[in-house]
Amino acid sequence: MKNTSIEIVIIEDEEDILELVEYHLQKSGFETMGFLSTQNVEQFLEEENPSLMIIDRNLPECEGSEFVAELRKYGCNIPVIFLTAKDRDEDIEEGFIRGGDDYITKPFKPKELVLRVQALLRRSGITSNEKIKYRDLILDIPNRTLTIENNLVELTNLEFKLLHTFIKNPNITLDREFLRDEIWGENGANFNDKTINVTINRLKKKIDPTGEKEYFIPVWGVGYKLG
Amino acid sequence: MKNTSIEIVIIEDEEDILELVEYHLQKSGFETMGFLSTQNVEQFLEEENPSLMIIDRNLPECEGSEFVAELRKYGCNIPVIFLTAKDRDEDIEEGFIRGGDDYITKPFKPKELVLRVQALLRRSGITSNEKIKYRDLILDIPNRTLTIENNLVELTNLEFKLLHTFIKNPNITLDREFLRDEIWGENGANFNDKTINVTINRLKKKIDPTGEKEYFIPVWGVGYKLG
DNA sequence: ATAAGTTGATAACAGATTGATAACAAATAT
DNA sequence: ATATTTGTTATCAATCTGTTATCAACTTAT
Repeated sequence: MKNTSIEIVIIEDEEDILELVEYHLQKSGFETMGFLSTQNVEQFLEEENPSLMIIDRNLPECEGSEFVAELRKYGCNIPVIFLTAKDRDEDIEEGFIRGGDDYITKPFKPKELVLRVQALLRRSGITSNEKIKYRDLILDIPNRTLTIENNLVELTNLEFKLLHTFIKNPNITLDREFLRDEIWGENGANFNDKTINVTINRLKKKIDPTGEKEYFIPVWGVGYKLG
Repeated sequence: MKNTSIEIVIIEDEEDILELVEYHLQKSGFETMGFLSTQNVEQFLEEENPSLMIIDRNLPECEGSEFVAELRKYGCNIPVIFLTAKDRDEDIEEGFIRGGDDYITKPFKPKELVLRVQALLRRSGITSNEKIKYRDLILDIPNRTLTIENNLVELTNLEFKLLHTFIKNPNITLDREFLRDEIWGENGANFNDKTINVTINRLKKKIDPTGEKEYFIPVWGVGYKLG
């Protein structure tokens, strides 16, 4: 399953509204992640690096704009849209001062919400979050990191390139010649084919030390494929 | 708070409103340039490169959103806020679709307008009146100063540019080529890649002498990223 | 079924590459 | 003229990556 789409976090304690927002965003091609409170959101932000946040202000335990201010204090720069019933002038001002990018008051028009999301993403220079997922692997291309079940796994440059190539081509057997050209390029003239085995092996050990997940399936006499 | 050098174009055919908008923006430190129609605006954009545009839709001879769509077609990427009485759902949608970044309906609250202008400028990377934070670093762009835990840290011009570039691109590994282009520019033709190491190192030592905070994480064979 | 041959897995090693750091020199600004 | 900034070079240290050797697994021919 390939995914290069844009992910949006929504924090809203009223379930129907949360569902409504998620429905419209998904319909427009966004991936969404809903939360009923700010709990666990910070962890999620770190792990997933979503592209945008929509947040209510009247949340249980935590006031939405204070939460955003806190995030900003720690350098989190995610685009934020407040979606809230708090519509007094002072409320709106506070929302922007605390780091919001846009402020929509309830009741809201779903179509306008989507357009404002798109406008904000455009202006933030976000076209796609460039994350590729495969089974429980999450490859963050610009960040050059691999996350497996919320654990960061360190990869070398070569290993990253190799894994990227495989995840870009799932369910396809990549033969040794292809891998040599793709990963090692031209200078692989006098190139020991065992090098591929060794490199795959090192990668295997890093992302699946126990060997139980069988990510790389050897295809005899040909190459490997991702399983 | 000074916003010298940030210039905002306002296109509005009702003179009182134009004056009102200009008054509030100037009070917040912006330079303004008002137009009663779209006439001569294009020429002004080319010559002055203003940072933001506020535009009415019901203008004599020309519909504001069509004007913006036209600008966009020719590659003009200036942040645009519509300020208009056209408040039907379809009007608002049209405003965003034609390239607007924000949409404010009349009657409007001047304070909110200013805040929306500031938010949009911030998000557009026009930060000269802003501070950028990352972890415990506070970068004051107009003053070109760095504060760490309330201590002023002296940076050279080059170091400031480098740190700014990294903070503008969090969660992204910046490769050596990008850094060379971005920081050193074109004249880096015969350019020793070790220069990057050395410069990063000097910066590291200034902002984290003990090396315990690990701001700059080397990515082997690629570049660095902010940690 | 089995043995021979081929291919892949794994570990250890060594060379190569890359980054860190310090010292120096050139350039620039004050 | 002096101080500061910036680029270069040299040395050292860390890490990567290709090679080799050995063992294990698979294929095929008999």
